Amino acid sequence: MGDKYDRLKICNQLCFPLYACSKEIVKRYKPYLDPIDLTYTQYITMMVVWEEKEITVKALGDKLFLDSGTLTPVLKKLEQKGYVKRSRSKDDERNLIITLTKEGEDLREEALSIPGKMGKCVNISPEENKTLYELLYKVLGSFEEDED
Amino acid sequence: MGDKYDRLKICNQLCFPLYACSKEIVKRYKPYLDPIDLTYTQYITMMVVWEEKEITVKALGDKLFLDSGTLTPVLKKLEQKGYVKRSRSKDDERNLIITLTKEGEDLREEALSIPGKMGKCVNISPEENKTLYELLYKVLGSFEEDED
DNA sequence: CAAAATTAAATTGCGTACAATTCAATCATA
DNA sequence: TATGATTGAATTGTACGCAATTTAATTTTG
Repeated sequence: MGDKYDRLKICNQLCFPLYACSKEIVKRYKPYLDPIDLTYTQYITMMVVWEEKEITVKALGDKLFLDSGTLTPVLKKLEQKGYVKRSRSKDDERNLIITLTKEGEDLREEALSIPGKMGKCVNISPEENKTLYELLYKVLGSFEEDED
Repeated sequence: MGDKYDRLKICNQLCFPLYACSKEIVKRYKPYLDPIDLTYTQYITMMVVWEEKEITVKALGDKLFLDSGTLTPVLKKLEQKGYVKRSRSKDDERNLIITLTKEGEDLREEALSIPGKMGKCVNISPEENKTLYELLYKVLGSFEEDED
C-alpha cells in the first residue's frame, strides 16, 4: 500500500519530532525565563557557569554543542547583564575565561524553581522520561564517536 | 551527596539532550542537502508539499510547528528556486496556497536517497528508534492538548 | 631558533525561529 | 446589514546557530 516515496514522508522521519519537540520545549521555557531576563541559550550557558564557576569558551562550547560564533554574542550579553566576567587566560592568551560574578551567583537562587515547573509541563512518566533521556544521550554519544 | 542546586545541572535536564540532539542531526543533513541546494527547513517544507501537492501556509505551519514569520521567507525562497507556486485562494483571499511545480516534483526523485543515508548516521537499533519516535510524539501530543 | 601548522575567539553573512504588530479578508451578531 | 471580532499572511525586530574567514597566540618541526 506504500509507494517508493513513503520514506520521504514527514511522519516517517525520526529527526522531525526531535526538531519539533526541541523547539516546543524551548518555547515553553519562555514564561519562566522572562522574569529573570534570560533566553534559553543564556539559561543553559548560565547552568554550566553555575556548576563550573570558571570555564573557557572552548570548554563551554564542547559541553553545549555550540561554537564561538554563537557563544561570543551570548557571553557578551551575559557580561553586560553582570552575571559573568570575560577575561583572557594568563597561561594562554588565546583562551577566554568566563567567571561567575556575585550577581550571577544570586541569579542561581531565582532560577532554582524553573526545572520543577518545566518538569510538570512535559507529560510523560518518570520511566519514560528516563528512557527518552538515555536514548537521546545514546544518539549524541554515537555522534561524538565519528568525529575525526 | 547532592545539593539543592543539583536540579539546575545541565546533566539533569531532559530538554538539553533534546535540544543538542536536534541540532546535531540537522547539522548532519547538510552534506546530503547541499547537493540539492535545500536547507533543513526547506527540506521538511518540501516533504509536506510533496505529500500534499497543494496546501495552505496555515496547514503547513500546523504540520511543521512553524508560524508565518518563519514560513513566509522559506516559501518565497522555494518559489524563487522554482519548486513551488504561491497564490491566493479564490475561496478565501486570506489563504495562500502553496502548489508543487514540475521542478518541485523532479526534486523529489533526487531527495529519495537522503532518508536512507541519514538513517545510517543515527546509531541506534530499530527498536530504540521506534521507542524514541513514540516518546517524542507522546511529548508533542501532550503539548497540543494544553493549547487553548 | 624561525617558519609552518595548529588552536581559540571573533567576525561576517545567511537562514531560521518567534514574539508582536499590522493589514486585509471574512465571519459573527446585534 | 453595518461593525466589531476573528483569521491568515506579512512585516519588524531580536536572538540564535553555523559555515567560513580572519586574527592573534602558541605549538610543532625542520
